[in-house]
Amino acid sequence: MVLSVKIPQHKRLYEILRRHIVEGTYGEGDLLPSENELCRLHGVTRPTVRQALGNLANDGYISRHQGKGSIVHYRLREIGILSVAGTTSAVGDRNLKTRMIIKPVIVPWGDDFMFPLSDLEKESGCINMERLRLLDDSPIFYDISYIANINLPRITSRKFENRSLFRILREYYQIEIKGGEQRIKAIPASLKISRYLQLRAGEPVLHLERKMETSNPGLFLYSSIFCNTKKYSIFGRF
Amino acid sequence: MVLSVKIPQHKRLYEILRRHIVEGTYGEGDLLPSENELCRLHGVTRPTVRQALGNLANDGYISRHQGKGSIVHYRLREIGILSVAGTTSAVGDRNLKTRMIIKPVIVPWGDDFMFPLSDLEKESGCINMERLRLLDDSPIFYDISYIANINLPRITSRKFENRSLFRILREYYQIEIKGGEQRIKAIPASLKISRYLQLRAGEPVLHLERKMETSNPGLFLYSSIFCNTKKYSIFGRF
DNA sequence: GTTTCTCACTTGTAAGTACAAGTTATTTAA
DNA sequence: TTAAATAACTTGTACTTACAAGTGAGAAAC
Repeated sequence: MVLSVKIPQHKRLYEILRRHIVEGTYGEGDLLPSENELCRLHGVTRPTVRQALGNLANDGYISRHQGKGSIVHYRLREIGILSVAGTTSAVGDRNLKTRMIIKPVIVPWGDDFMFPLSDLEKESGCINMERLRLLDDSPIFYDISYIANINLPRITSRKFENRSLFRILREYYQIEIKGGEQRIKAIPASLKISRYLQLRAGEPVLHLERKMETSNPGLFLYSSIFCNTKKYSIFGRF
Repeated sequence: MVLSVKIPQHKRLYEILRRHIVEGTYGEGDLLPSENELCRLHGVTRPTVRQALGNLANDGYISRHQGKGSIVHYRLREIGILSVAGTTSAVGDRNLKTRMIIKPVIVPWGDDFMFPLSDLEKESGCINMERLRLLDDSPIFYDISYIANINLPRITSRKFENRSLFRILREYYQIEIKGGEQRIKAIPASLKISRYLQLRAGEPVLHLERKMETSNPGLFLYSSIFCNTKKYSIFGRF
């Protein structure tokens, strides 16, 4: 089955420019080609170019200055799981490994889940998995994910080790993850978390509770992430 | 001196709708008037309306759904200093007090400042101030701010107690704070911080290091914020 | 009564046009 | 030589038009 997925021009251009930036074709501080040049180069009109540039600016890859141009601002120093959807795409070329701790299983939702759930979600049950993510062989994230079991056949038997959850949802179920909301706290590491993140119990860890929208209305991806920020900071824009 | 500041239409509409949302004219889950209706209501065209709605969606006030409409999503539960510029505007109607700990003074920049500085900034010296912010009488933020002393006459003698730093910069110096970048960590509270935030030393606190752009190119506002997240979470979108 | 289809309405994408406003380098005049 | 004016860029704002694509309600067919 071939799905001729139609990608909008501004998204295509966004991805091209974004790739050029993260791969270093344009370096930090460089001026991007002007909007009119980009129009000519890619055969689109200015509103389309401006939409792509607006999104790049929103995501922190460039900053735009009236009368001057668009300045490239990307740097790979920090981990950027705040601004971009998906941990993998956000850490640059770094060596990110994922270790499955609890393979996807169907469980009931907890009594006091971190976000309010719809009736449909409650009825459908919950797919749960826990993963440890290592950056340059240091354990950084402990990620507990939840998603309602709505139209996701055979998901518990898919192989997650290498591919990301996002890619599996996209490739097998045509579900795109959009943005979402999150709460952030600093908490003392529990015994369990401290062991996985190689910390002493009680040491500070960052705790993110995230709710992500998907292209499937009513289906959300939830994630409780514990983060060791001793070595790396979380990077974000606002 | 009257400055007839010209506000773009899409910003004006953004503010009108934003105010309606936070003040409850439109409630959680309500549908906003359609884009074409907003065009008629405010006498602008669809691109202008769409720009306002796009920014509202970016800031998490609404979510847009093709074929359906724009759904209001605002809730005041959490503290949202991630998504919005300025603490004050982000905490809703809550009782936010600010206590000045160190009044603005001109000091040299530290040797290893948290962000790289331009030569102009280094030469100009640094205006430093420290403030404690209380939410419903609980100390939540300890905020250490830095800004280069570039064209800011008499700033150390302004009264900051009530007015926010942002408002002083805007009203006296015509400087608007834009967005910026930040790093987030979980760290153990130092003795000083733990006392101000009413914690025990070593308890986890959230540490934000922020660099904010201003409408004045080359002038940045830096902020090191320690945050007690025992009671409140930081809220953000991505 | 149930299902299917159509239509009206929503937002998304994309072209085109025009002028305003800020920046920079060049040209011109003192 | 210096300083001001200008011209040639840049992005920002705004209107216009057209069609695509998703949603939901009511009409039509079964």
